[in-house]
Amino acid sequence: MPELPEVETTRRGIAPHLTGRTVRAVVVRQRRLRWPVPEALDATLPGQRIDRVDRRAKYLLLGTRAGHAILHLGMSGSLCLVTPGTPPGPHDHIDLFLDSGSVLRLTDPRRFGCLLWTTGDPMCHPLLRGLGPEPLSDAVDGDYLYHRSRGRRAAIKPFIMDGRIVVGIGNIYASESLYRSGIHPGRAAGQVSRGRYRVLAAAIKAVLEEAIALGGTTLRDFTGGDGRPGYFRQALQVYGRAREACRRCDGPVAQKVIGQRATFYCPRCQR
DNA sequence: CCCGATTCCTGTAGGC
DNA sequence: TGCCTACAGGAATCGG
Repeated sequence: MPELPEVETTRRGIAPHLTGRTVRAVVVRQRRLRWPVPEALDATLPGQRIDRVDRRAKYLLLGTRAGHAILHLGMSGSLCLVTPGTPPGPHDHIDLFLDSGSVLRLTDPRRFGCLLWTTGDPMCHPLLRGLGPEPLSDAVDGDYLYHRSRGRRAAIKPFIMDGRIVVGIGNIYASESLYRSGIHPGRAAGQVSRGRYRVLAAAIKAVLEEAIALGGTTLRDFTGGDGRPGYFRQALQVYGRAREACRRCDGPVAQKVIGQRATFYCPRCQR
């Protein structure tokens, strides 16, 4: 599932192939994604040059003079570059034909992703407005998380997965960063000390940076746009390791639903 | 405001 | 072996 490291890996994979290229044609085979693909997209994008490829949270932004394409990979989406004439599979929903002769193809079996079009400041778009700070920015530190968590009785895991608090942390990296911090994922967010939030903030940054460096986590078929899988899976300490041995204390890794999501942790190492 | 439940979708895992 | 069902999950939205 694409979280911040996978989206950033995708961005780095496709940006060199898109930046400065002009879109020649857009083919939409399936308009029904998380939200309908607007017809303004295929009406406006052809003829536009992609000036930049940016990431905000888990969104990719393709910037042109006329506006921005806003792309989200949902949980099963991926992008790849193919040659024209490559027959589309059943889940290959959208093709962007580029003047380079290459085709950017969006694949998304579960269709939780989206591709939207917006004019004006993309950060003011309803989906982007109100998002919390980037976890790798200086805005996110122990003090910030501590202050935002005061008075909250919900568990710390859904707290750090809340995009209004901090963006980009999904189910995998939430479990991993809490494990590294020694914090029990079910602990009430408002009852965690400032010192422990400092440890957690550092752990979040470290986990995300390591995952980006390894090209993300490939659980099933994620590839970074260049067809290569991510190699962070082998670095996972608890995610997907229920009943296996904790690498620190050798006790069994636990799995429990917290915040409506499967959560992995070590009951002995995380308090 | 805060928080939990619900919703979209389909491949896959697990049970029988 | 094969069929069928339950489950997984990002994040918006709704209900309490």
